[in-house]
Amino acid sequence: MDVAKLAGVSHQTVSRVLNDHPNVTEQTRLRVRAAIAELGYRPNRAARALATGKSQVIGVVAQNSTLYGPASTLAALAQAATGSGFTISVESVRTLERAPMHAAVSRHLDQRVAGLVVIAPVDSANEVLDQIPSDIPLVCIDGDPQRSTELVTVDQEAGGYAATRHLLDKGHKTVWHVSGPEDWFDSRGRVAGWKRALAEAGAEIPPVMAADWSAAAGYHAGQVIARMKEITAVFAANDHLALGALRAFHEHGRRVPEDISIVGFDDVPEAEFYIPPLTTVRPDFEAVAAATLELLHDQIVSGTTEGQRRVIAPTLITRQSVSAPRKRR
Amino acid sequence: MDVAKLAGVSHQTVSRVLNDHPNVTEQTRLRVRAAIAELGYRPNRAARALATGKSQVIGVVAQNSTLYGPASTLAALAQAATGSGFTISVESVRTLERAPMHAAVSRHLDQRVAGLVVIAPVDSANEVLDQIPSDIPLVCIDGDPQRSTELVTVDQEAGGYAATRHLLDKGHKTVWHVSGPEDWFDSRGRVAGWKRALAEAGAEIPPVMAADWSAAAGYHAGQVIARMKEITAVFAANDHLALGALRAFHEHGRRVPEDISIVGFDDVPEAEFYIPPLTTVRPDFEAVAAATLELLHDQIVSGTTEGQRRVIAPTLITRQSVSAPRKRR
DNA sequence: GGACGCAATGTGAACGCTAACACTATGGGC
DNA sequence: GCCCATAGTGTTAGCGTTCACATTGCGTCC
Repeated sequence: MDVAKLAGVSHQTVSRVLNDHPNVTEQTRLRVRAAIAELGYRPNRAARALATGKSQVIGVVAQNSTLYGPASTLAALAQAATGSGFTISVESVRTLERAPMHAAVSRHLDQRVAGLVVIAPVDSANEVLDQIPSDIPLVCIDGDPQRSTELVTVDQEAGGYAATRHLLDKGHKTVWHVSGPEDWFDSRGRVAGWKRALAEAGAEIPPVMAADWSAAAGYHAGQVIARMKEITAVFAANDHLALGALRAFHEHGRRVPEDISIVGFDDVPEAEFYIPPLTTVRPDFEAVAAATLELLHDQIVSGTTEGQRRVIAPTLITRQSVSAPRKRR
Repeated sequence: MDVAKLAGVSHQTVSRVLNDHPNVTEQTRLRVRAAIAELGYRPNRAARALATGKSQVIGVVAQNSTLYGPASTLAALAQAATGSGFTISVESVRTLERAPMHAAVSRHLDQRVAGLVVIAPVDSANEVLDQIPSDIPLVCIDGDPQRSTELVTVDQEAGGYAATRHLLDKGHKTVWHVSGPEDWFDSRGRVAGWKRALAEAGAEIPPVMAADWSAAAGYHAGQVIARMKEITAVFAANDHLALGALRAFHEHGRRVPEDISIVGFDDVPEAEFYIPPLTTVRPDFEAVAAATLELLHDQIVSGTTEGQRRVIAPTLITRQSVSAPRKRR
């Protein structure tokens, strides 16, 4: 109202200028802009949200974790949002079970968020997606590739394939795999890629060594592997598992890469400084975030769900933890 | 209105029930609760924010980074907020310079956040604090210890002291330090603690080896240190620096801890699986987050700034990267 | 027994914005 | 010269809450 008075127009005209409506003379537009600047006026988002029923906020549901993948995704999302005029509101859940996930989604809906991003890397988290009203723009990150929801994900399968293929190409007879938790889609995708590469090459498919994402699990798996002298190549489902394995190998006197080669996944910033520098697969989290926001934006603008999905290809980063196997005897 | 009609009361009474006002009969309270449940009514936060001028949202300004410290703080904050009925809204800045920080703060104020948390680990970020209107609850994390703002921080100085003292206690003549960036308060605090421990013990104070937080920088510093055979103990300003140094030592054939001892800072989850397992200082990010929210909550409730500060003591975690120095000759 | 205080509830307005419609010029077609 | 379409602007109402004040009913005190 103050701005309107100063500019000598009605409040509605001010609103039109604010929202870039077409039917405003350039002259009045400038007058209003000047008044806005003079008064240092800033629109009240809450009032706008009340009037329109939508805010400029994107709700994110993510697990509270310092796992590199999820944390990086979240950071990239926040950065991308800032650029696009949206604000990220995070509801953090302690576990990915249905109840807490559902509660987090509800809290977001109470805030009348413009859109929702759910990072749902496991089955239980994925199920809540069904319960979300379909009139709200929704994008799922790292969800079930089988689902029809709008989905953005790193191409885990391609990553697993590339890692395994790289080892096979170096001449290894087969490749063992230390996997992430079985209920993670990420794990399963990486396993699938690994299997495909082995099958394609006609290599023997060893049993999967199931672990979680921790260095401790990698260490334990590494101790087992170190004792099996016939193993010359390992694909670890992430860098921290690889780190743990690296230490186990070290303690057992198995040199990397001379005696055994290993490839990780994630390319954490310090992977280059493991002993030895780790060959790994680098997902592009910025691309994931950008694609997510783009899909969300399309839905917000068009108001429709298009069932689109984006799969972001990762890159193999070769360093010194891989070499050709030694000729035996 | 619907709830009020169903319960046979006025909308205002519904509001009172929602806000736990004292002057409502237990009987009406139950009736309203029942109506709420039956209709599946959920309050509209935007309307509430408009009416009260405050939302239940806490704005966080943080740098977009995957550095372990800031990322962990953010995660802990999100978790703590969820428990206390607040929502965390994150504005991510690419750099900690004044302009972007200021813009991020402004965006938060537009949203009428109930309180503001600024993670301001460097000078430039700290300066924007002065420009924030004093009527909004504000807590600064990792800010300038000299300032009077409400501040929560890890006791960097104590951590640096503990790390250094631990090495001296083992019998090392002195301790070298690979520090973080000079403009970070964290770095300066750790340096100060290191110096105090040395001074107290009457040990020689070597020049600070300035680096950033990266493993690469640690590696470079490590190469220099490895060549100086008289160095037997190093305190690295974080675990990733230590990791880089560890590799440099390895490449130069300097064994850890036999030839040289090293202590890190942060206790990243995988530090236990470095080669060798790293002795380090563990900050308590959950405690930081909890203290931050508590301070913020006090301000929101009381409406006053009390100039309080909380300094969270870190813990020394001893592992195998430290031992007594070898007797020379 | 009447005045008073307080607990419980209701009423109307306000928060700052946008949606929907109403109005006023202006210009073009016949 | 009249009508109509349209661009530009104004007016009114409503979004869902809370606030400030008004009202009612009941118990207490002298």
